[in-house]
Amino acid sequence: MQASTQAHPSPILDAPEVVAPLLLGWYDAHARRLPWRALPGDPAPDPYRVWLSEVMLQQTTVAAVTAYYAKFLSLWPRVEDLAAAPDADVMAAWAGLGYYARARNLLACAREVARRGAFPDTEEGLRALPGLGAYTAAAVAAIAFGRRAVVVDANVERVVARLFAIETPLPAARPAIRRATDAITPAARAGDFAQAMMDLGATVCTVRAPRCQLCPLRSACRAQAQGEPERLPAKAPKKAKPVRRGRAFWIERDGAVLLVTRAGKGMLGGMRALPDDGWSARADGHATPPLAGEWRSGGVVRHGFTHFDLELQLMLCDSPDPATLPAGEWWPVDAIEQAGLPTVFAKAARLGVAGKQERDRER
DNA sequence: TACTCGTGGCA
DNA sequence: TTGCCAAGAGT
Repeated sequence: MQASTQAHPSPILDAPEVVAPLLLGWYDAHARRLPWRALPGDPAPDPYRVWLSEVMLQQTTVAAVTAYYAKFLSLWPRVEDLAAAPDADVMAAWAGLGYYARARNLLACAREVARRGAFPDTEEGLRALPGLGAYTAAAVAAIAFGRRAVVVDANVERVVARLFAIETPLPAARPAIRRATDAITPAARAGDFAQAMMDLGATVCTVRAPRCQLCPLRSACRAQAQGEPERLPAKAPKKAKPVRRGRAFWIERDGAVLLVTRAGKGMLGGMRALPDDGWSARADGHATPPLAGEWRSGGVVRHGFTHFDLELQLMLCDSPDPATLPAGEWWPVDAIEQAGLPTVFAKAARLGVAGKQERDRER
C-alpha cells in the first residue's frame, strides 16, 4: 500500500469506519423531525408506520407524502385495518400521489402481513413482500428492526459517489456504490445511519449547490478535495419524451358524470377515471367517442408523465343517447373532488365542471 | 438490462 | 418555459 502516491489521499479509503461516528454525531444534532420517525436513539417506531412511510416516499418528496401519511394512518391505524379496506377506498385515498402500482402492492402486502400476523423481521423476509424492493426491504429492516442492512437510495448514491469520488456514470456505478456503502455501514444504529445519510443528502449534500461547509464528512470527502463535488454522480443521458394526444369524455346526466375503473395493471391501473380514447405512452388515442351524440370540445389539458407528455382534449356531450351508454359508475358532479381521480383526470374534470357551468348559464 | 410507471417543486 | 429531480419496484 502506497497511500503517499495517491493523487487525492483520503482517510476513508484506508479507514472507512471513521465515517459512521462522524455521521451519527451529526444526526444526533441535526436529524429532521418527521412524522414517521423516532428521535435519534429512541426505540424503533411501529413497523407498519415505517413500512407505510417508506412505500409512500419511493420517488416522492417528504412534502408530498406528509398529508397522505397522516390520512392513511387516520383511516387505517393498524396494518389489519388497511388489509380489511376495500380496494376502491385505498386507491382513492392514494389518488394524486402517483405511481399507483405502489398502492396496489401496498394493499397486497398489508393483506399478506395480516394473514401472517406480523411483518417479517429480516431483510430477506421483507424483500419477498409485494412492493418491497432492495431499498425498502433494507430500510425497514434497519429502521424498524435494528438490523444491519445496506440502505441505498438516491441520496446515498449521491453522498457515496462524492465521498469516494466514483466517476462511473449511473446506473453503471450502482455495484461500486453499494460496495462502498457496505464498507461504511456500522453494525450498531444501522437505521439511524441510513436516515442520517438520507438527511445529509436532502439538506447538505444536495444535487445542486451542496453546502460542504456544513458537512460532517467534509474532511473525508474525495470529491470535496478535488473540487466541483456537484458534478458527481455522473448520469447517463436521458431519452427525449414524446408528446401524445388523446381524448377523455365527459358524459353527464342528471347532475352525475360517468366514471370508469381502469384495468388493474398498467398506467393508472385500478384508478377511477373518465372514459378515454385509448391513448398511451406508445400511441395517440383513436379519437372516437364511446357513444353516439352531439360532442363539443371542453378544452385541452397538458400533463407530463415520466416518459411522455400528454395533450388531453376533453369532449363534452350534452345529450348522450341512453341506448348506447357504456358501463360505469355515475358520480355526482358536485362531489367529483371525492372520486379519487389521478391528477390528469382531475385536471380534465375541472374543465368538465366549467363546461357544465357554461352550458347552464346559456340556458 | 432497459423500460414502464405520477406528481409537484424548483432553478 | 423547460428540464431535472425525489426515501424505487416490477417486468
